[in-house]
Amino acid sequence: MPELPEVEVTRLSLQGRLTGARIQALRLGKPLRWPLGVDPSALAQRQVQTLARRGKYLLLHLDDGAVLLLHLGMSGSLSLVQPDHPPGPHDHMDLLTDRGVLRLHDPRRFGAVVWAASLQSPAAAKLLGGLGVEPLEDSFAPQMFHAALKSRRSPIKQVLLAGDIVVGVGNIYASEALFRAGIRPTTRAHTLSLLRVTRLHDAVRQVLAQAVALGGSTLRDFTDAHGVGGLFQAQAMVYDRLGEPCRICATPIRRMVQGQRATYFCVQCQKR
DNA sequence: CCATATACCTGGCAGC
DNA sequence: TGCTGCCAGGTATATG
Repeated sequence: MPELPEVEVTRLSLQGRLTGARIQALRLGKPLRWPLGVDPSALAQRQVQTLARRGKYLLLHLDDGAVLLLHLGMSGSLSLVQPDHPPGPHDHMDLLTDRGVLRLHDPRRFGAVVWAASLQSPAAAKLLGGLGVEPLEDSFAPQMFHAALKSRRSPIKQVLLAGDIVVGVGNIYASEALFRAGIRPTTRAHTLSLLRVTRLHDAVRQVLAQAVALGGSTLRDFTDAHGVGGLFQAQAMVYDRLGEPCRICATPIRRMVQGQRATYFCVQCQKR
């Protein structure tokens, strides 16, 4: 489900309620991707100072300098629920606070809830250390993007997904950005000219910003913390549109597999 | 260092 | 209806 836009929409929907909230308890259900890394009682009485995002991670900064890192994996979503609302079989974390309960719903359990003593601690560095730059910040620039792509011989789609140059672009928005830039997903990253990389840079920023503005993509069940779904999927040019006419040239959209993931593209609009 | 495959886990859906 | 196989928004890890 969640790429950068969905995580950011979730963050925005939570920050008013969670900022300043006092944690009462943390309750975990079935195992997620990694263990919490600390006794849950260590979180009791801590206050949430800020709610930040790094790539697809949500970061709850606590008043003792510790950080609670949340990742939604493929099927995770967060919601605010009443304290008397019992968890279902796929609800694997409840963060009880004086401002309500933050609940993680994650059927596939690829998500994670990890405690780190600080952002510089080994636990945090292990998860965040290898991440690329934030696509919507100024640190993401055409020149550096082009330079970074020079050392990569893989197809550009897979380099975007890898997240070690620029974060936040997942399977939906990779196809969408490449369409908008007019670049064939199979093109080897290092062969792209500065001009074409600049177009891709702009396309990545625009598609992610548009998706955030539309509340993300709701393909099956994504909603923000208040249960509101996203609208981006209705604007998708290629993703999940196999056989449907290209919105620009009417050529049927094609699907292929790259690195075990589906890629959608238009052979006419993305010639190379 | 880089590139690719694999593993994790569950539910929904198409096809028989 | 029930079974089987395939597909799904991510990413650390192993292997070459």
